[in-house]
Amino acid sequence: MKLSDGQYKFIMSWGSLGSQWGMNKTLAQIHGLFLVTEEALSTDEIMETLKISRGNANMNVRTLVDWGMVYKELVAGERKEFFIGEKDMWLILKRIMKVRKERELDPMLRMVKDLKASEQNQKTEESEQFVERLNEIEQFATQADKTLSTLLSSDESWFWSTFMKLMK
Amino acid sequence: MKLSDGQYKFIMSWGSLGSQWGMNKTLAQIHGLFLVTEEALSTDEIMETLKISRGNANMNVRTLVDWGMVYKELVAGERKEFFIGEKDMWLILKRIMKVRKERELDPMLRMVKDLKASEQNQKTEESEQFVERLNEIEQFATQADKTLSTLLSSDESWFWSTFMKLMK
DNA sequence: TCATATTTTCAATTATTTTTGAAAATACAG
DNA sequence: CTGTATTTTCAAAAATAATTGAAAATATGA
Repeated sequence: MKLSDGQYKFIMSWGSLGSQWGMNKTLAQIHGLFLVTEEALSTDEIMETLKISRGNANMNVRTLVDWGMVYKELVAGERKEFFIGEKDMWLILKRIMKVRKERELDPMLRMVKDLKASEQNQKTEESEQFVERLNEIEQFATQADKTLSTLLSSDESWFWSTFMKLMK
Repeated sequence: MKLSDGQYKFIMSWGSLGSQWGMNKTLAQIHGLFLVTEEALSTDEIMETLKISRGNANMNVRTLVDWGMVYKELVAGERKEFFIGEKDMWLILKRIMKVRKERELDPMLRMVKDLKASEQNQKTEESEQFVERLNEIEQFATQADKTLSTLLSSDESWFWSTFMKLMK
């Protein structure tokens, strides 16, 4: 895969931004590469283009496939696997938000619920105050969860226009 | 600061969740501590309660103050500084989103704009296709930026109720 | 089936981030 | 101003996370 200077710069920047978003650098670089590449790429091309090891390329491409941001693509007459990147930014955003919700919000909600359950019994004043705080957090997280779920199943134009109305 | 088992468990969980959200563990633990504590705390109390060093406590409390999730509080007759945690979850969410927008979205938008500017000159076919991709990304990020800005300046009950109504 | 191409795994290495703790800087009371 | 309490800084150490590369596993064509 031959890249122009601009493309190369884009991928490197996407990579360092990625670190700010809880992805590792290579994951974000590979994603950047797929964003600016029209054709399907093999693991070897990824390794070569980004100068990374086979293990690294394999693991991170697999993660991107798991997240639904890159797809496996069959290339006739080729034994190797090829991959092609999702280009629709709305879909990419939704996939990222899904992953984040699963690892940031869902476990938090589970934790608060569990803790509340085991705290409910105790009837000391301190405990009641604590349960009160847990309730507020739970209620809030539940509301956020619902909102995110809606967002994750919504389509782009609907979402933006809803927000436009909200803004007025 | 004496904590109940439940509170302690909450703080430890909040800490390990925090790692999943791009905060360091201590930052999230301190925040958890402030969430479940009504009274103002000094750096010494934080150090002692969480068993962390002075430097660590100081740096992370300062970060929380910068983010607007914890406030400095003056205690009469005390020379040390005391801090008290913001309890309003909506405000906390907005503050977190502001930080994230600043480090995740804003630099991305800046990068894409810069790159587009330096790419505009070249008129090869490849370059045009690349600029086309940059345009899509820019347009999307700009929309996301506007939406987030609206959210960051909106009021809680209004936000949830309007959003829920719209989603029916 | 066998030989080989391809992918996956994972222990060891390397890089990055966080934490410590003591020294330096600052703030304050007398 | 002086001495002490308090906060801040930051180099070194510790902890955590990412990456490599080669061996193992798997898939494929003949």
